[in-house]
Amino acid sequence: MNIGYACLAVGVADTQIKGCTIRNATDSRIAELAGENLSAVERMLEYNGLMNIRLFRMSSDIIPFAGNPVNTLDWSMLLAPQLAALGDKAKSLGIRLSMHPGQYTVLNSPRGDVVEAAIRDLAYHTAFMDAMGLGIENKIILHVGGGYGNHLEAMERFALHAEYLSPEIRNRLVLENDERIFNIEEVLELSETVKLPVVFDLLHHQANPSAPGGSPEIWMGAAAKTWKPKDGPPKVHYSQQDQGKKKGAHSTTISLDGFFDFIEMAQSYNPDIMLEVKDKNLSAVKCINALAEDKKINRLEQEWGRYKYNILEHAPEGYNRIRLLLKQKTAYPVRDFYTIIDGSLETPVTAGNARNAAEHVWGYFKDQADTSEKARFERLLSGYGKVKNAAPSMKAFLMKLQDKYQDEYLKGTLYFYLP
DNA sequence: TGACGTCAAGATCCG
DNA sequence: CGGATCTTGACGTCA
Repeated sequence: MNIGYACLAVGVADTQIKGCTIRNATDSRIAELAGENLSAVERMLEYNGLMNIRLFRMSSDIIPFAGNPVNTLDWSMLLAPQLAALGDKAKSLGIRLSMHPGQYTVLNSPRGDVVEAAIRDLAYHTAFMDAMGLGIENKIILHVGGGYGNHLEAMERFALHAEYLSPEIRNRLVLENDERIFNIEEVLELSETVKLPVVFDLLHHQANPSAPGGSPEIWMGAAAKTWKPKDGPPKVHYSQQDQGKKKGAHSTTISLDGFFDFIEMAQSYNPDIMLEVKDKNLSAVKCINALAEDKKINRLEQEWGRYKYNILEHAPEGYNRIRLLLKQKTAYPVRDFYTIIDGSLETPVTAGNARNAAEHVWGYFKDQADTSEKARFERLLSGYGKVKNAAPSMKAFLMKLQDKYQDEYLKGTLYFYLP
């Protein structure tokens, strides 16, 4: 049961996927960006390997405007060595990869131009994974598309258009229930016709349920059965509702209470679990630690090193509670640990706490900083409670100092990355 | 015609 | 000039 996250790694240096607008999308600019993006993905894979994250969804934007006619670059040829090396890295680290074209790739459209664009887009995703040399258990997840006022016809059109896809594309393709149009029951029905596996997305199911009679367990089991041995272990998407936002909006982080309930339900199918959550890799690490078989406090101590200055900034009392919690070296209080972390991060930052945390972090640099840096720090410090963006400005400044001085104890801290 | 989702790019403003 | 803040982009469907 691998647990993974999608597209971007929070708090991992130099992993941003860069793009450009269509009017700047010359082949040379695209080649430049694609090369940088492949390096960014490489760093994400290395991070995943270090953190024991064995499931990862790659961004669709690694090759800018791939599948769009403005991109005439022969990227798979040009970048072949880099792509192959990236695939080898994923394999050697045991990371299962996937890709997920967005809501604008619509294979079942009645419009010919839209279908052609969708096929080009799927061909890009397939060519990308093929160039990496990935086996077909590394999947491309796709929604069914539009409803057009008649779901049955829309599903038939999907099946018809799926016939036009190359075997290479079909081998990787997986269907997913969506939060507005096609529910899990319909997707499973379509899966029988088109012979494609199905990802069950629990939050989508809750937002867009099928007719009464099935439970999430039953649908998850039915979806799991659509996966053949060549497809690898079944995959599910798990996310939690952001309580403050509209239905279907992903939460900031995964709460372990809900996650444990989900695991109880899912474990008999032994699926790979893709988390869809705003804090991305951070929740993946949390969930992996929650299920870890070697329950060593060291896992939590490492996490503490990453979060401590954020906690100090949000809730100094949480800081003290965790220090007490981690004193018991033989225990593994993973649930309490993350409950305090999550609760503290939800606590609004006060000017005084932000100032205090900034002074702690400054402590790592104050002996090396030059006079202008010292002056800058003092000026930013005096802004707390007066200037509107005092806290983010200070963080940006301290992050630059970290770039320059590379303090060992601050390496990997989330202080610079979380608000 | 705007909302939807997504988040960096690009544009503009400010000191 | 650098930094902060606002707006746009790119896609297709649906209300």
